[in-house]
Amino acid sequence: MSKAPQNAIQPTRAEDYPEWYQQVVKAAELAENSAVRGCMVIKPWGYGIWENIQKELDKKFKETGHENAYFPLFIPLSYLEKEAEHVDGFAKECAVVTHHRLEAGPDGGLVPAGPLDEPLVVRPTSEMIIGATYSKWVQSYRDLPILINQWANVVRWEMRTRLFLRTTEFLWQEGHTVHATADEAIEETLKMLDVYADFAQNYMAMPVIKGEKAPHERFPGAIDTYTIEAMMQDRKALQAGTSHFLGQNFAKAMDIRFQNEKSEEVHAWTTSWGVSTRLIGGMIMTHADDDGMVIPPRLAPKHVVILPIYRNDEERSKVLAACKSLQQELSAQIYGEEKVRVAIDDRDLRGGEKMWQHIKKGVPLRVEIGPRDIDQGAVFVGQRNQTPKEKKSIPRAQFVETVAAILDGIQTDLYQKALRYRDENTVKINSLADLKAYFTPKSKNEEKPEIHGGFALVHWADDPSIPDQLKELKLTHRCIPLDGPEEAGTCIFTGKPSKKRSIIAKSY
RNA sequence: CGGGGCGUAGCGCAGUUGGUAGCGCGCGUGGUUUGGGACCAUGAGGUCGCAGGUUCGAAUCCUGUCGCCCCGACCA
Repeated sequence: MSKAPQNAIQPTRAEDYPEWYQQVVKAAELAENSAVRGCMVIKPWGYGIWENIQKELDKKFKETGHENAYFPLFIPLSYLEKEAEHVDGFAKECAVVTHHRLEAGPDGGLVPAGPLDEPLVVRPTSEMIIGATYSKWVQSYRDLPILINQWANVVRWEMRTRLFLRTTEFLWQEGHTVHATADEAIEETLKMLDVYADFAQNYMAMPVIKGEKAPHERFPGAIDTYTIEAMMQDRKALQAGTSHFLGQNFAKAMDIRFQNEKSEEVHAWTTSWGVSTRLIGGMIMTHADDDGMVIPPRLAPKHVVILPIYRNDEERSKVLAACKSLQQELSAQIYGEEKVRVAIDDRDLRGGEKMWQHIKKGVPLRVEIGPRDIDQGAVFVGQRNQTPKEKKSIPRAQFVETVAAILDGIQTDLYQKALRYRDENTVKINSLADLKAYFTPKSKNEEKPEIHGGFALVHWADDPSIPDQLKELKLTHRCIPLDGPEEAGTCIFTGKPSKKRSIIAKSY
């Protein structure tokens, strides 16, 4: 009857993971490439997810005492020169504005004119421009702390890009705080890491490991960089968020000084922390399946889509009326402090096609209502965390009453599945030989060896020789888990003593 | 910046002994259908990336050029 394949996305994850990812983004209408290389157009459905991410995170930022503000897109070139490590880290990937006008060229086209005295850098991150501003705001310890976040876009001229995971321009939030003491700044750094971890786990249903980055992996200019690391379905690690203790490096570079209680003039201590639209990439690679996107209910732009089923105008008006009243009742329900978000899809398309579209987009609940259901006082419900055929009839009143619980069940199920997957693919490894074996593809699937390995917990001591050894295996040191148990051992690379196991993995 | 590949309809592609374009999907219309990604019919849609050259004649051969994709280098 149908010549459509069994699953909606081709190729499947097992066949070609990177291509599967691209196809999910496309099929779910999350984003697409634009005319500008490396820059994406975020489509309404994808942006809806981002808006929910913003809404929930913003709430948490406010609850932890932060305010939003906005700083300029352009940074004077000279600002970037002020922190040596920062320059090294970002200079290679900065877009630079050198002109402020266009004029007709000799061949008819437009050519840049009006060169700027000082070129402007399009922000790759805002430490410098915000630091320069803070230096004017801070004079006394009474001015501290400053706890500000901004929602913005930044530009980093990466060589290779992938939708959501690494784009030339991306959307993010960046928190920038100033404190009177190191302890206070460190506390802030870790507090925001906790906020991210909590958000990842409870909203994105994505288990993460909080950890500390090794010295050579730190944010340029940071004293300590903390990360949340998540495992994707190809068992690679994704750095999903970072929080940096910047010490006094940026305060010194940008001259953020104040007089303390003892009337001494001292430099302040700063932090910065951010998450980006990369989170959506992480969400896809954590939950999506061979039928497309799966959105955790807490962040879904729509929790429920109602699909009216009818054959003629008479049935249509009856069914639509039933759909609308159901929509109203569902919308009055509360799920996760928000009203349940319900859409009716009455587009003039075939029922099957509509259903598959919503499966591919990852809507948590699909409700079909036809004359038969109305007669029975029931609704026909499909859940995105189950197979497309696993649909069941539920008494209408019961569905309305339990919709929040059902959504919560999906949310929990997604988290549990992801957690199980990560745990199943995390192993303790005690020798370099075992590490190599673990990350060397077995004979099967050698052509496309994307899915193998996982998180390796190894003893590791920071040493300049290690990154090169890892590079041969295409591995990276991800982090030293904060919550990991103390355990004496020896580094599998250098034989030096180690107090804790680190995570080694392939990464995005 | 190195190595490889590709630019032909909205998308995916075919089209090599050179003879000025075709298929699938999608889209419009009409009809038959309808609890599952329909079927029949009928339409619309292309200066074959761009610029030169060879030729009576170029999507096809040659040169140049632009763009994109993949692998590497790079990636807070």
